[in-house]
Amino acid sequence: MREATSREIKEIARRHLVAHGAAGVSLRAIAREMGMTAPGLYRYFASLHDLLDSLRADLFTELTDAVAAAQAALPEDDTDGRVLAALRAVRAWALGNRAEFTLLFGPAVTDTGPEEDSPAAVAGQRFAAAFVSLFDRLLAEGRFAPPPAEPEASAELRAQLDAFAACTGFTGDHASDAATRFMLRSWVRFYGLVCMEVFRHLGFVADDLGALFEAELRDLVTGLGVVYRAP
Amino acid sequence: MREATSREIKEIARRHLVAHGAAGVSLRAIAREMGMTAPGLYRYFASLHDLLDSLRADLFTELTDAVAAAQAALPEDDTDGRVLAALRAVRAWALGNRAEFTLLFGPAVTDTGPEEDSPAAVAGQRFAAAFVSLFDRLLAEGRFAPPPAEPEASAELRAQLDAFAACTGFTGDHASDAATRFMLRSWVRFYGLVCMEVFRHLGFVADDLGALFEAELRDLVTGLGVVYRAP
DNA sequence: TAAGCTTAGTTAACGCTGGTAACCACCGGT
DNA sequence: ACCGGTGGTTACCAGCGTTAACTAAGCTTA
Repeated sequence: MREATSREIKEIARRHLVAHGAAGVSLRAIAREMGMTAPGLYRYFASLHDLLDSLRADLFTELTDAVAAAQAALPEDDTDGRVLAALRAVRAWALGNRAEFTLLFGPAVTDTGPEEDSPAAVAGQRFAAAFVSLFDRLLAEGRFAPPPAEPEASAELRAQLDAFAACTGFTGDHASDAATRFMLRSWVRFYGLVCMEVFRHLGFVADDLGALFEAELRDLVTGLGVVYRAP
Repeated sequence: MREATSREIKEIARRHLVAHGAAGVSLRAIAREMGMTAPGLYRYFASLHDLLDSLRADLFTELTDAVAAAQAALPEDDTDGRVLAALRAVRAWALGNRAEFTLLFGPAVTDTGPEEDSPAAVAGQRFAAAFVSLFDRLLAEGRFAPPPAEPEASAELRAQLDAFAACTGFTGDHASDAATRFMLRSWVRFYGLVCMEVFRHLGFVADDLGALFEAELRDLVTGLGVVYRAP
């Protein structure tokens, strides 16, 4: 009952998101489409910001599920295939859901930084955990040796890496400063690759940058000890 | 006279941009601050979108100037230093002007894609040209050999690379498909690095990710035949 | 069965937004 | 003395998030 209405609201909100961007999601328009008035929506969400945050949480789990589904088709022990499938699943979801990806990974709309305990934040951490576990698996299999930290690595950097590891749950037996650092580097690189394509900053090139993506992916996973395989 | 008013409008708009984000720039608030009424601003800009586009153009040239200024302090023949200084200048400007960087390099606010002939677009191309010329210089000096294209490189990819080269003005004697591809890959990687930091998706780590940036920068420029040098 | 509380929704209102139309006052040129 | 353009104004439209006050059900409990 109540849950169904809540879902319908988010469903309509998502349609407006893809149609007009994040700024085009309005309570009044949603209410109008539902045959309601805007204040009625406040029975379900404390504010527009809360609605969007809840929507973000849903989208994070949808993306996480897509990543899991892509891996489910492969045998359990096919680590190479799972890594490639997971990364490709992220790109595919991002391209198929540009507005949603922007909401999740675009610039933080609030200047207060991301809230620690919001539903979207915890869903985002579960998404991150999926890739952390894959990275941990590569480490466990001894696929590669993370480049040792330079001697001039400051204590400040070390503290930052510890915070990152703690936040993403990268605290297994194979965790180390060097490993954390390499995981972060790999993720940053992949993030930029997808962002560039989704944000259309390469729009003058073409709509489908699949070939470039695959070339970068090959380079990226090779550094992680994964043998590349064409899609 | 008229030019001065136009500049004042954009100046105030920029203040509102950094204070409340791109969505917080409103004609009425600007007019109020100027002791005017909102419709008066339409004598200077056809719409809010036009104002933001003009502001984008200004910011692109400001960033381009910052990159040039960083290089100006170095001797003319110090290619390594110039490359490092230029890339560091982009990061420094981005961190010092987060909201402005987001406006330039964040997700495209319009769903119609970037307009071809808007003032911001041409200013953006001049910004790109600064790095294209640096890349061309590295090629001219034979600093590195761009990795040869895989045999399975499709004709589609080739066409995309040609479009990219034409759009960025990368048409010198040293231009080739392999070179264009490597330039694009390098830029995408750098873009992701800066975006991740500016968009605060690593906010849980720390505010200053300088050490991580330098580590990535070292890896990146080394691949371009530039000998790394600490800042 | 009647009283009372909770829930889901309403209307009315405040103050804000971008944008348009009509109008006005000034200032330079003929 | 008149005329046109420039730089503004007021009045208005439609839309926005949010709050306050209220109403109509439905369920609980004495």
